[in-house]
Amino acid sequence: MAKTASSAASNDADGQISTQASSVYDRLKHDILTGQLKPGVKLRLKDLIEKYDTGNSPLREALNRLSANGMVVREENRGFRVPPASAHELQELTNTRCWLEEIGIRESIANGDTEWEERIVLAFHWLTRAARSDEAAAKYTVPEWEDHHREFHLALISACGSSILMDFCAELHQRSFRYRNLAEVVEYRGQHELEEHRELQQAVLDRNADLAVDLLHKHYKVTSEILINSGRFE
Amino acid sequence: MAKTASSAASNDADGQISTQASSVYDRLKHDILTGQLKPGVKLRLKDLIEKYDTGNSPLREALNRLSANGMVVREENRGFRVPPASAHELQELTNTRCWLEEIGIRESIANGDTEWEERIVLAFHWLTRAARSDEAAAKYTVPEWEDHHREFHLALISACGSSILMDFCAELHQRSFRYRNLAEVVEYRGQHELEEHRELQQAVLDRNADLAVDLLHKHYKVTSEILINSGRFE
DNA sequence: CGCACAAATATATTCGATAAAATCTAATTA
DNA sequence: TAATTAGATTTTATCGAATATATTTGTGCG
Repeated sequence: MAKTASSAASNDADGQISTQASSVYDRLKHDILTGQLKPGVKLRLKDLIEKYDTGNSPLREALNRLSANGMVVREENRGFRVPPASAHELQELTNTRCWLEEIGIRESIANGDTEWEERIVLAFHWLTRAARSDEAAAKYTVPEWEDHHREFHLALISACGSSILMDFCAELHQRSFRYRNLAEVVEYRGQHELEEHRELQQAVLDRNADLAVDLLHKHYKVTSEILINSGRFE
Repeated sequence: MAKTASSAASNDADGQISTQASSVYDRLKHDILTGQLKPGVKLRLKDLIEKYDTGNSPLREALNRLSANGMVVREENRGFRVPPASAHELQELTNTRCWLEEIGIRESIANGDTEWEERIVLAFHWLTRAARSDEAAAKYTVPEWEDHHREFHLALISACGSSILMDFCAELHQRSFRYRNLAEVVEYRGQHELEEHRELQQAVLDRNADLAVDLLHKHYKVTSEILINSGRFE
């Protein structure tokens, strides 16, 4: 039954027929990053098999992929758990993000062509759209906001010449995203935050590297402060 | 038979009883990074099961872990293959390494304590040992050389305050290591290379950040040049 | 001959059951 | 009482077989 249901060949983004392992991977990842699965929680295979309506093998393959990227913790012969969260890790995450994206922005400003500029303009447009679709707290209700947010920040560094660096930044973004969700602070600075992004966009398009980097660092550190002050993780 | 053989509970570094999946993971990783499994090669499950004397499930778990870190390529419903290699990727790898380790070194020089200095001194000592154990081409015959080499470079940045950054650097080191092996150039600059490391160590211990970064960049870019000139990857 | 299409084959993925390991429970002893 | 240990139970890791998907081969037709 479960089998036939799943064999309704759900297609992935590229139109390819996706495997069950990938489907479970996506859903598990979502639930962890979104904070529905709390830090430290034991991921019992039996429970997950039921929850995600899948089999042993695809589930384990998904968990193994996630563990290689630090999105779940694996202990030999003891299964898997949701990674712990700590203020200290959030600090590290924030610092590392600042370092890496600073490089990405400086390199992009030095090398970026007009296509790069267009990518930024477009990404910002979509970000505006998502924010405007509802009032202040839109980003917490509109799940696309997060996608557009990520895309915007990636667009800024997309002319740095290293897809490896971009992958790292994307990973850091995801892990930071989890902390934002865990803190559960509804930071009511919706319009203000949009303004921050607008300034950042402007500085980058003006090729003012020092200003752009300064704005970016502030953007990240302020957010990080707010989250840590929520006191929700040690 | 195979079962009982493997159930001779091979212990891992921490003395923990390691799983079969982890054992296969290690061996596959080794064979890929070491260049025994050539770029682009299809990894047929049946063959690997025989080659590594294991079962379907542990093998697939190992492959899934490796795919999440870019050490194998996974295609939905088409299995796995060894990632392609290109001069372009090596360039990216080298640039990204320079960027990230520059941060690591500058931060470490700014914040490092005496324990950090001791780690560097020790790591360099071991590197010297490994190099000296045999003449020029030692590092190609003594497999530990590579471990010491990696440990030395990680020691330099080990006071940067971000284990995340260190993990990224370690990953980049591994992927570069693969290119060194694929090029199959026996760069006969054994003693010379040791000298480069000595200078680097000195600059770092002297807390001369600019010099250290300059030496590091040269160290990586020279190596990269040699590899690309081997013309062994497009 | 070249192409479309349908078996036939090979390969990858998933399932259900078993083996191995960890964890819990309760009885035993110092 | 605290620490140990043997047995029972739960949970994880692995196996062997079945299913789904891709690839190849072969056949007929224009």
